[in-house]
Amino acid sequence: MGRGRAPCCEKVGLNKGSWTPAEDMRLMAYIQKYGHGNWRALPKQAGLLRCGKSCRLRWINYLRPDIKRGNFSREEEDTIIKLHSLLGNKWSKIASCLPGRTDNEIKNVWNTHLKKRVSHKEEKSSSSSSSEQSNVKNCNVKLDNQFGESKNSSQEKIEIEIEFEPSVDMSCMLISDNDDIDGVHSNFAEDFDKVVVSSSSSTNSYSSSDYNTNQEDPLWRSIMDEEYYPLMLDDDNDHEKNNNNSTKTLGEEYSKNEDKSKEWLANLERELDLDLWENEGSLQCFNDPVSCYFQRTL
DNA sequence: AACTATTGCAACCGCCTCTGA
DNA sequence: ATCAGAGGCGGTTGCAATAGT
Repeated sequence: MGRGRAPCCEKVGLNKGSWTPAEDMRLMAYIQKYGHGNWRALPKQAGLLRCGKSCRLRWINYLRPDIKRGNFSREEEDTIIKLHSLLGNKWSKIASCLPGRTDNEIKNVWNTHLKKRVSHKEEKSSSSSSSEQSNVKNCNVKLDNQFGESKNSSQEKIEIEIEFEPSVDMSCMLISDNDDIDGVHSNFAEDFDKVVVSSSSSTNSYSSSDYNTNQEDPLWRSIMDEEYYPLMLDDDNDHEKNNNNSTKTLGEEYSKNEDKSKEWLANLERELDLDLWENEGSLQCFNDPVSCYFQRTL
């Protein structure tokens, strides 16, 4: 007895399993009004019989206003596949590149659909001598979490070494001193601290700050203008140019959408037949949605 | 129609990391 | 430097929906 880690909270008497619409409403209304400074204290303050972690998860994965619902687009799936090949099972990192999608959702999509698709594709490419060959001969991604002064440091060093076919007189090394790749940039090199490009005639090393000043260098341009980067991850060559939205981080999207959250909440209410807003519709009700809602349902 | 197998996804669990005292 | 509390993350589970027999 007494072995193992203590539970995150006292679970006796707490609800488990699926959330009811009433619980959702209570959580949303509370966060709408007070925010979520302390998840552990939140359920008690909001009058929810749930553990703080459960509330956090419910909010992040389902109730947050900026959640994008519906099936993943082909572009999103491709992005996940590419990022997964780069980062592995770093679902939160992948999610940070897909505004409105959660790590849990991405993990589920990967496990149920994309993993199979990728393995099929790999089988296909290894069994057939396809004529559609990438110019990339080899690509090694190295994640080194020993990097940094402290073992507690969250920093990881990421090195991507790209070896091209002999017909392409070039090799490339991308080095990032931390793993905070925080968006799908239109130019991926912004994420890396150092880029070393070699050809038979020269070897040049650039820092990310060189980007604007070295765009005239043809080798630099070859790498930086996404001429080769997509190839190393995907042979399909069906890369549509990312639109401006793709450069936004989740945080930016969130703050942008914050203003829409009230409208969204009202829509959800209607969806759940809890049409508080339409029936009550008053400012008073909006200011104290929790008590208003529960008064109405009592 | 009834049963079984498979799939998809929300939610949970427990470990890891961060942060502040 | 150490410790504890809280949040974050990734793996796993459980269950409802759907497909197949």
